Amino acid sequence: MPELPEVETIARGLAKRVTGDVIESVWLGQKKEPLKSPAAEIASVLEHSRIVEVRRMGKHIVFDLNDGLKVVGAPSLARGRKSKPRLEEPTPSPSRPAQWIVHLGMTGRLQVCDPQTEVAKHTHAILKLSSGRELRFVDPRRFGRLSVAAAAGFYASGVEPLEVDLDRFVGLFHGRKTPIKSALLNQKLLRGVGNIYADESLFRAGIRPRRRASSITHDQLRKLHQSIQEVLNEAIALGGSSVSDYVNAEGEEGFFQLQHRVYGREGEPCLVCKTLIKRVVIAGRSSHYCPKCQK
DNA sequence: ACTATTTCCTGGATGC
DNA sequence: TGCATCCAGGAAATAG
Repeated sequence: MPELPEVETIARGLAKRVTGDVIESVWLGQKKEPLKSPAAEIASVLEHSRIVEVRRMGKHIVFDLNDGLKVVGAPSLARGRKSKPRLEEPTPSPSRPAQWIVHLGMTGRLQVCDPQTEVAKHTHAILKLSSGRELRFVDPRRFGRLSVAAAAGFYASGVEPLEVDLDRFVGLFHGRKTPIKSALLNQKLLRGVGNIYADESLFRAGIRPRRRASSITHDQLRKLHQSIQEVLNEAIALGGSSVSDYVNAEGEEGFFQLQHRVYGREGEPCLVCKTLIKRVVIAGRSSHYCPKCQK
């Protein structure tokens, strides 16, 4: 299941492979679920556009596009900035700014391949690139979503967990009676944290998932703020967690699942105190925690 | 304005 | 072996 670290890994991989490429033509499948915008609109925005940047916003992958017919030296420009951490720099006035936004849902994959490669079952979109390759969107469970945004740009609610400062982080939970686990999964508050990283962060912060968000002390929230950033950064460094079928843009697995301390470890001993890890369901999501280490 | 619950999907696991 | 049933989960929709 791609959450922030997996999506970040995928976006970085895609950026390396398709930045500067022009989308020559687009094929969209008949299934309507994966399409958030009308098919004709998606196709018309994508066709003849140049991919000038690929980046992550929350769990979304954003392809920044401009007019592919104009030669703007986009590839070298984009490549030059790649090594530096991405700051909020204004894009250099693209001639026809637009964006392609992809949410992978549970089982969505973006593959870059030769046209000869056999089209996988559940392929919903194929973009022909000027480099001769294809960018394909495959999603068996169809929880993923494709959409486009025009000049105004794609807007995602919520704050980036890796950028939010402590004060604003603490403010997110003020007065909320919902369990802290649910609050962490709420993308309108914090964008990008999913089930695995919520459980792992709560374990490191020593907070039980059912605790009401408003009842958590400032000191514990400070710990949680730090735990979330730690967990996400460690996971990104290891290329994400490969549970079920996640692979990055190069088809490689991540390794953070080997570092999971509670997620998927129901009935196994806590790595700190040997107490057996419990699993409960909160808001329909399985939640794993150590009854002794987390209060 | 919040919060809780249901719904959408298919493949893999489980049970008989 | 085959068939039915259950479960996983992000986020939108619906209900309270």
